[in-house]
Amino acid sequence: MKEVRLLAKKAKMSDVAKLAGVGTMTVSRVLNGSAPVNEATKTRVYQAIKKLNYQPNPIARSLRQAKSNSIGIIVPNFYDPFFSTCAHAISLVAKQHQYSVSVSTSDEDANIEFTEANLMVLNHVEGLAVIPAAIGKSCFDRPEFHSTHIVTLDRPIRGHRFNSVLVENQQGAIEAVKHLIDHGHKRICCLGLSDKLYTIRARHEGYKKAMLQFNLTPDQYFGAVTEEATRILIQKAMSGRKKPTAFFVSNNFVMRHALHAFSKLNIRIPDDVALIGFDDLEMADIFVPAITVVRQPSHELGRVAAELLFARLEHKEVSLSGQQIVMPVDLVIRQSCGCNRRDIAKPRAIHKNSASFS
Amino acid sequence: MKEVRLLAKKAKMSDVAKLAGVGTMTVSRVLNGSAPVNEATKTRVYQAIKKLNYQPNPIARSLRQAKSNSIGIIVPNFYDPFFSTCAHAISLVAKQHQYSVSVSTSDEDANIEFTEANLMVLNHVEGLAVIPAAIGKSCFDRPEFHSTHIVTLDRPIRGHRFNSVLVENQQGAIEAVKHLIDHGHKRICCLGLSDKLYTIRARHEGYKKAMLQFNLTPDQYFGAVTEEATRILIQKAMSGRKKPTAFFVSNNFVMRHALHAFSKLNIRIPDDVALIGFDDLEMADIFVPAITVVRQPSHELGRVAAELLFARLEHKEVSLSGQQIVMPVDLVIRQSCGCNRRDIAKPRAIHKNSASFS
DNA sequence: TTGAAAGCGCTAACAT
DNA sequence: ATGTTAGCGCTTTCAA
Repeated sequence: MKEVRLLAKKAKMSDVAKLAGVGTMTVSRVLNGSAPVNEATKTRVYQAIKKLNYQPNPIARSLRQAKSNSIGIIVPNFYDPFFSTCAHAISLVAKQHQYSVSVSTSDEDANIEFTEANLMVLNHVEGLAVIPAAIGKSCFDRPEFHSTHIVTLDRPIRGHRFNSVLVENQQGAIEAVKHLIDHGHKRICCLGLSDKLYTIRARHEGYKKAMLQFNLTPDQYFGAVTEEATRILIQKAMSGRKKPTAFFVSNNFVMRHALHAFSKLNIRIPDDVALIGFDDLEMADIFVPAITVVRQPSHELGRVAAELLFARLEHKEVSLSGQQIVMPVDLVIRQSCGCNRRDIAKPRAIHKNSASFS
Repeated sequence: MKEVRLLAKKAKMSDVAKLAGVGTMTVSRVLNGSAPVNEATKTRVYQAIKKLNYQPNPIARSLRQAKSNSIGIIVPNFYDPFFSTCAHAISLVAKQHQYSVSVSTSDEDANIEFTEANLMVLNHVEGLAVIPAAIGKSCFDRPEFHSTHIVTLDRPIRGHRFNSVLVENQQGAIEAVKHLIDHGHKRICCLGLSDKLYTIRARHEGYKKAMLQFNLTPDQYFGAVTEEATRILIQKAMSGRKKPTAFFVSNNFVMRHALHAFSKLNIRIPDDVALIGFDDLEMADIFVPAITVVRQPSHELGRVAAELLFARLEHKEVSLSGQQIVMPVDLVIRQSCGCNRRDIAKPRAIHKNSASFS
């Protein structure tokens, strides 16, 4: 009953060298193209590699070269489709460059972010693409990261060393609010997660700017962190003497809470209040009513950030540091803002009732 | 203008040893607790570590020990919230065990899966938690993985070496279909992604079993890979002489397509057809109508799989291999199946109309 | 309880 | 064009 395991031990470079009748350096050079090698020898080496099924040990290589052909990605979490889309886009670019990736989440906590980033650096990642954590302060200034290329996306961090790829948060918010104003709304309420978050703050600034430009009074709330908190905020807003007739919701997380809350509170959209969100939702278009949103180019954001990172890795153009690339957003007009009132459901409902009477 | 960078070189173990006036082995032993060390020396070592801000180099450690205190996670993608939830749950358990994680995606391609898993093994991960790719054959039997502990989740793979954590796919489908039958439906159509996918196949088998048990004719379609394909499948189903009065949609990906398609085709739910899906959707409860689904314990699935993996890593209990753990699912009854017809929107619509008449 | 030497698998630097 | 030597930073092994 004894299980015999003929576990052929993993071949190493010296095995290949022996079999090919060369020194290890020749094998190394064949593998890395780091110096010219005679065609005939090269062939022998490749044959030996194949025969032994040799795979270079990336750890030994990392240790010796103090680099690893890999980059690290840190995002707040995988839940938010915006983050996972960014992470995916970055991974794709990395694969194109033959780099491997190491993905981690910060849970929006700068301490965890530091721990994870540090671990990656200890593991010799050559660069880091980060969506900085919202809570606490990202500390990529620390000496641990002095020799690591870092690009942030979605949110910037202080420091002239870092490039950032952002979206037009403020402009997008302005467009959304203006659209609501065009619909005739004067009391527009703005609902947000936390005023500590860069993106949220920028969007709320856009909101305020647009309101003030039209001599309207801004009316904004932060702290919509849970569905309940959001519901309470909405109730508070709706119980004032001057009830809002429209809501601008500054990210998709809060939007999900808000939709739940509106549903529970029996507030109809867009009949009772009009609604526009920032960041698209997967099913926004088949929701009833379809949700009007400011769409961010999440995939592009990841792609551009990754390309920037590789540009820096390859050309060592650290000179361009501190730059910010800002990507455009666009308003996707659907129904929750009051446009396109086809109201499919209503006529049908009436039809159904009359049918049941017949 | 020259920027002086006083980049204090990273301290290594010998630096610590020198400062503490001991040999490197003592430092190593203090750090790893691999042998008793005099309390006083220990203190001196800790002081030196702190003073030099020493961090052990995990790469050197990996090279020497041929292990890395890390596990690998491979999921098909990050998009599907089911997968990202699993990945997150696994990461949590790993952190509790002080292990670091390496996450990667297979894009449902067994070749990519192999490449990524192989890379992880070369990087000395001690174990692998995998949702096996749907396309192609996962090849964890290969000698490369002979000394790696592997646990799969959501989908099993052949081989007595591997434990799997699965959900009650078939039973869940049976319950869903029976529920539709309880509503009086006789022509229930089943819509799925691919018959190559373990989970889908199991659910479709459940569907078939339930149908046959009640002497109903199964009517199932695969290939709902895009929204358009799904729409065409639905149209095909609905154009037959015996139009289905209900749909069972076997995963959340197809459900999203189906909802889009039903909306485009002006098919009302649950008036024209009733609908139940497998796997919950983020906004299923506020959708109009709210979607009835078979809910899977995705977080638990990840947690249990990870715990199984660590049990094997720690106790080396390879003896229990080949086991499958099956987790229960539950039917979350909302409205799309025909239950709970509160029809919030309708009375209001009537109210609104009558109001406008008054 | 502690230290010295050897070596994990690879490549940089210097030979030839 | 190729081989030799040394060493990346750590831990295993052996000796004290």
